[in-house]
Amino acid sequence: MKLSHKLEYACRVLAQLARTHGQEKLAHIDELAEAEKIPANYLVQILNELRNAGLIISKRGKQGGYALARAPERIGLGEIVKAVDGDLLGRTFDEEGHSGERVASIWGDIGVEFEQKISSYTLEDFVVEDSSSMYYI
Amino acid sequence: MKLSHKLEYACRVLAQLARTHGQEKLAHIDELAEAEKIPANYLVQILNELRNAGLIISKRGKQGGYALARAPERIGLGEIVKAVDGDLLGRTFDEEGHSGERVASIWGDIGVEFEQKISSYTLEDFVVEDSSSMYYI
DNA sequence: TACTTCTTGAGTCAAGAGCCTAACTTAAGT
DNA sequence: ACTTAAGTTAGGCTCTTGACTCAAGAAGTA
Repeated sequence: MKLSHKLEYACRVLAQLARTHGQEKLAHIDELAEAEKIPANYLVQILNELRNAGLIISKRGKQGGYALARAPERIGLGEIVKAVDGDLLGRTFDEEGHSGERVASIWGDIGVEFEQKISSYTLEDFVVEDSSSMYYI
Repeated sequence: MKLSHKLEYACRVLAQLARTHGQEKLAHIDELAEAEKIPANYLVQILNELRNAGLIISKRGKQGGYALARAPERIGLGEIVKAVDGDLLGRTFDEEGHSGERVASIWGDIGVEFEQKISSYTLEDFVVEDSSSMYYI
């Protein structure tokens, strides 16, 4: 029941990408790793999963890099969790034993409620503005 | 972000104990393991943690066994999770990198909300009545 | 072609989950 | 006191997963 590093890293790197969203320039892995203090070689995998989930886009070769696929306010936290950690509270409960069915049912409800709650947050909420762009929007 | 077997087993075995709550007779490990299809050797550890958390009581020797420490409606789901899986969504986020602080703060909020939500369920909700006691209360 | 940057797949290492074994302690009943 | 039926405790074992690390490859740009 604890949150993974991967999820934390994903949130941080997406927040960083959100900050520069709208600009032409693409962000490089090394820049992102440096800005958010994430091991670069690990970040590669995370970015890959985020791309496969359709949350970010990438371009390779010189001038390559990463950018958000959509505006920050259109990326729900639920999508992020799902992209890097699989289904929210996901679990195929056995439904065995005398109470299996009931227990599974209640946890199923909790999972649904949790997913709703979590999707009320978007990437926009994670963006921390720095002084230079504070009045930029 | 997925639920552990241990948590599921804990919910099931507590639900089973809740069903017989109020009776004199204590439940044995073997009976509980059989009723809820839980590996007996693993169940021992779980019951131990539940006892240390003060959710159940035990008595040893002949006529020994387990029983709830309190009425089912006074045992919150949050307590159960905390007893077997540590803190809810617990995580000491590094707060490193450009967005570390903000990300940690938001996930902290989510953790609090989740804990509240989860504690609105009690063990009573897990009890599945069998036909013989259906009109008993 | 040369250089840069992402892409992909494999490998390592430690920690934790899930489960088992066995020796030990307590209490009831005789 | 002895026996027997329980729970208690400590340890170990295997397998999976998390968190990284590394290196060769592919694709775009100049």
